[in-house]
Amino acid sequence: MSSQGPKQVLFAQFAVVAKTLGHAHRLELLEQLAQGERSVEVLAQKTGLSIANASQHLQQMRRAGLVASRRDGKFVYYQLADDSVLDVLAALRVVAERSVAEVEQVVRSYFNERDALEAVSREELLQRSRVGAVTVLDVRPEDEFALGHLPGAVNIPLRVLERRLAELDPANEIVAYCRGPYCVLSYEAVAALRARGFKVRRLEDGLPEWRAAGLPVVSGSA
Amino acid sequence: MSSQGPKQVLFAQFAVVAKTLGHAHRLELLEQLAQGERSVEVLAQKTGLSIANASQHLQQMRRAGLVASRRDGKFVYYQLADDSVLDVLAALRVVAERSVAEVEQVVRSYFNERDALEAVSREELLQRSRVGAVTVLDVRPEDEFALGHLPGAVNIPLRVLERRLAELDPANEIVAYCRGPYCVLSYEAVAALRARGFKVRRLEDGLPEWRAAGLPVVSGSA
DNA sequence: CTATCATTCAATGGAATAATTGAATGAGAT
DNA sequence: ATCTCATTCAATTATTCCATTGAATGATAG
Repeated sequence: MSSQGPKQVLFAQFAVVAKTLGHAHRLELLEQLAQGERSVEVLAQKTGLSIANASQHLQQMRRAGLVASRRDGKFVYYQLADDSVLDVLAALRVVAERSVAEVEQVVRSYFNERDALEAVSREELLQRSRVGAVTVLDVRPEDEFALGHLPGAVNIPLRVLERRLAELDPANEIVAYCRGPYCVLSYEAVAALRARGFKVRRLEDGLPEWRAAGLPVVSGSA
Repeated sequence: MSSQGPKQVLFAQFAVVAKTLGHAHRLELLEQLAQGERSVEVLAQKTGLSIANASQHLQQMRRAGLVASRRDGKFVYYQLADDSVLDVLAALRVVAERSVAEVEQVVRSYFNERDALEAVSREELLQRSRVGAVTVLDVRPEDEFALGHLPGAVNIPLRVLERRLAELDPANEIVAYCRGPYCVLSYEAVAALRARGFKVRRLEDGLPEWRAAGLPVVSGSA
């Protein structure tokens, strides 16, 4: 067991990290953590896991070095250990997209392919927002918005979007975003708003990628 | 099981890919495949696995879309499905390096830290080889060399290096490379050649990364 | 057509992992 | 100090995964 070469030891370590990524619940937890720091309770609630189960998955990821935890009062807050975790998730996504036919099917059937293609790049959004002719719309829940959002973004969670259409200027083009490339919220927001006659597109990816690109993020509620 | 949202389905697919990466033997097989196409028998022999075991791991990776197979006569040849597989492996390495302390320890204790730091970049090697003042030394076994190597490279496998020192020009600087960032061969070659008074450095990474960077690769034995 | 060889399949036992339950810890609040 | 609450630990069961064995394909060679 222990008389292996250095290569075996390294591969074993890499395997631990990969294996830890190899569970849907943990990937979902990581997607949540990509939004920002979260307590165990919130994570469990957002992912639909039991507290104990979420706790154990989180600890396993901590052991693998994917996340870090911090205690504040009676809450324990978890966060991604490093930006490189986002990178490996992105790389994983690419492999799965290119190689697993089923993924593409799912994406095409659940999401509108055109919307994906017409997504606004971060660079384009930056340019346009300098001119001021764009409404940046964050359709995530309030708590995620409060933890961090794009500068100047308006927060109208998808659930209440229909009721708060009056807050949006129909003359301005809208760019909607949410958690990441596979977050359903912004897709549905685009569909809903287009049905009402708004001119609206999706931002490519979501907040975590924006932050990882080194672009400014504002925290606190508006 | 089936009444899940699209997100769960996607995460489940990603998890399959990650889980497939989560085993040391499969990572070792992938490192071999990164060198080029290989038959099951050769892969089993190079990794020290039984034929049946190697076959099953390979099939699992094929199901996950990580590798592709092709039959030629009585042999079945496997290869990486896509360059993106190399990307995800690289990302995995970064995460493991940054987060798992043990990895760094292993790297530092088995390899010479200075050699890692003094590695020659691909760009630098290209520049220097245009001037012609560099001997490019491939220390992998003959069969791997035959499958693909750097243009103008000399192949002296590490095992026979001591016996074939005469083939190297002591006046020229030598740049040694092998399979990848954690391949021991080039580290040992550097150590051995320095002890003999040669001026020698390692190439960063190895052949797969060279190929992935879009740089030219020659196949066939010299 | 039979023999041979590389690979795959099928089945086994053994090990690791996942989710649930209920109890234990550790920090604030009363 | 005692109580409350968020989190973790410990123990259990069900499930999945791993490596080995020997038999079954599928292709070439004689």
